[in-house]
Amino acid sequence: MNLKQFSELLGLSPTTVSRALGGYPEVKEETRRRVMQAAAEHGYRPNRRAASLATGRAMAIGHVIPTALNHEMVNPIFADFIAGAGEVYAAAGYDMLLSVVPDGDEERAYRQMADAGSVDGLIVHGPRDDDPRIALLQTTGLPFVVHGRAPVARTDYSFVDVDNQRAFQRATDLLLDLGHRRIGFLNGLEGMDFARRRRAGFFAACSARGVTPDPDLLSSCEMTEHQGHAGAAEMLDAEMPPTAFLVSSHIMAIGVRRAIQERGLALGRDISVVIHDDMLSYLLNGRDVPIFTATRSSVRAAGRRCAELLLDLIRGAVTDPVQEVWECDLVLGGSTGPAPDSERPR
Amino acid sequence: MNLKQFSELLGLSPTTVSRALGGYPEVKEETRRRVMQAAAEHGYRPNRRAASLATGRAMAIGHVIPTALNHEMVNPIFADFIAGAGEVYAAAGYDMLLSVVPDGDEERAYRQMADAGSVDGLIVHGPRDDDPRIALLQTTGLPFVVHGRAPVARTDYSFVDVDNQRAFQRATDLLLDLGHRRIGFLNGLEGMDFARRRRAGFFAACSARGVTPDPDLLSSCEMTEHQGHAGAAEMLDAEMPPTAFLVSSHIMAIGVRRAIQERGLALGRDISVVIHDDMLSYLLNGRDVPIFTATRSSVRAAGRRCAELLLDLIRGAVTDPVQEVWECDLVLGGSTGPAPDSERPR
DNA sequence: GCGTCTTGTCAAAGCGGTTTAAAAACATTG
DNA sequence: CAATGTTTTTAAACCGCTTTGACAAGACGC
Repeated sequence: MNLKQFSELLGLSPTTVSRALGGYPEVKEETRRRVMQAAAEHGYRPNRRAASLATGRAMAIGHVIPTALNHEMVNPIFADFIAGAGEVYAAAGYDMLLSVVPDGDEERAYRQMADAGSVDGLIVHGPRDDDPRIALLQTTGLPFVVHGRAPVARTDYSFVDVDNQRAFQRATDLLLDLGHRRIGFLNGLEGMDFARRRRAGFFAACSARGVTPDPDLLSSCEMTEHQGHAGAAEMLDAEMPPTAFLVSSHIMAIGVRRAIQERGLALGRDISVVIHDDMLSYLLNGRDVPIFTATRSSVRAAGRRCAELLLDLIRGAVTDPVQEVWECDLVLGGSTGPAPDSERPR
Repeated sequence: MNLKQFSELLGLSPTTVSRALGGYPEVKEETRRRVMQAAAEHGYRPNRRAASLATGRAMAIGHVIPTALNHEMVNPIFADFIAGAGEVYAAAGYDMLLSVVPDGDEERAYRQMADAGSVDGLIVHGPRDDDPRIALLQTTGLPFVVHGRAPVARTDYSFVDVDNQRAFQRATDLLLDLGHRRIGFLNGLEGMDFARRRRAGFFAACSARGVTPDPDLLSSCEMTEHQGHAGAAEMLDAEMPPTAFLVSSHIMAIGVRRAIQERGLALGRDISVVIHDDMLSYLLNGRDVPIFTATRSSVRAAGRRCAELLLDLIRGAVTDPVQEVWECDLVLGGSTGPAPDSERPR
């Protein structure tokens, strides 16, 4: 059923019907009610493509989801991020257009969405060192919001990020306070901006205490359970094993715990672990007392906020770039304790 | 840049340019080359909305992702399913339209996509008992494919599902063979079709051996780590604890393992566990030897297949409904062993 | 009763493509 | 060289909606 047929059915002109449904004031209340009711009854809904062609607004937001190069991994945080963003889009009548592309091939996907005019705005996920996407999008003029940020401080784009450096600095401080000196750091992939910042936080905390991190205790890899296990196992089996781990993701930490327990060690007593917790819906870090001591920030909330910001940008409600850096909570759980077999400072 | 401007630039009519780009035979090879090259140079790409208005094809597929009612959980398998489907769409030039809606509110989302003509086809996720969506979609005439299936056997729609009943029957058989008689079953939410079938498989295996399942050892809940832990903990702390668990998801099993280890029990010796493994990319169940004994089927492959099937349906390459039931692998891992303290049969 | 203002409705012109039907250009044949 | 056939290009209609500007109908003041 199209507008013409529907309006004939009502004995009104297409114009009036369109306006009635669009909520314009030029139409009598009674007419509007009549139209609304008939639309509900007959299941009439303006054709989305035609409407957006006429208005010039696509009423859709693009997300480009990279799948990691080698292992075809999909970052599990996307599900929650997208759920958060999706709530906001739905409330505002926007659609979400998803494009799943091999890692590194995102540029083409962005350009395509931009050139074909299929979206009104874009979200950039997982910015990397020297990421070309931000510059690219700036040339298109399409509004966008970055989840995370580029390494170089620039003020000409909007982003929502957590303060990764500070979070990991505090986490490291906590472990140092507990007397740990050999800390294994299982970070995300080299080249990801968040991984760089977390690493910087770790090093800053160490050097503030005069502790030199052992390069053998640093590892960067994809944040899977498998990699967490492999990384922790290798470090634990080394000659000088760590007494604590700093782990960049909850999923990874599950592998770390597995490695610890395989070796008959006790989490939180023999080995301490601090994780970063994105608060994924299916992986609640304990309901009352957290299982893992963690730096914590909801990725779902970040999704919501990115979406809000982007819609503001599109509506022109905001013109200057907005840059938000969220502080993480540092929550204490059962996975941390004083370093064993070590003279504690003092 | 629109078609008119672009064709003027080339000194050709819009028709010729459109045809050259569309790959129609009515245009000289040389002309086509010239057009193609100019398009690449100037970044011209036909406006998606206009093209699909003219052709009547939306060139997009709709997915409706429910977030579970209470906990706002997003099923983690979606990320992988969508990655699989996304590959196929991308290769065929289709977009993916995602709609995240509260559980139970999906009907409206489907109807909206159908009425507004924003998609050419739909994927139905997570069918439930007495799910109204299938009937609804049949009235719209829009092609769709169900991931999973409805409880009632009908031949008038397409689906891709794993043989949940058989998989869980075999898994139960294995545990029974190992001498386990008290098996705790942590299943997905009551009302989900897959949970019903898995339950049926469990009961079938039990009754074939004359074993009566203890109702206290049956639990249905959302498949989170937390629920897996809570469910297992409760059963393990009961007067008559189980010697084995059958667990409907890997994530859940991680909570189960935590509960087992908290109690000083050894996985695979004191307590056996069989899981269903969707082969999520970030949760590989062991690289060589599986950690968990599991019924296994790739949800990503299912995503790919559903997408292929749907595109075939849309293209008219297939007219009759296609119904695929995939057999699961039953892979042996380190989480199962003979039942302790029990006279084994024979 | 007539001109002026609102108010509610309508006809028609886009939006940016695709596609049908017709024209122009070129090649082939008697 | 005219007649015919074939290839290439084009003009124009259409897809379904929004929206501008015009128009009729009723309300109001004088």
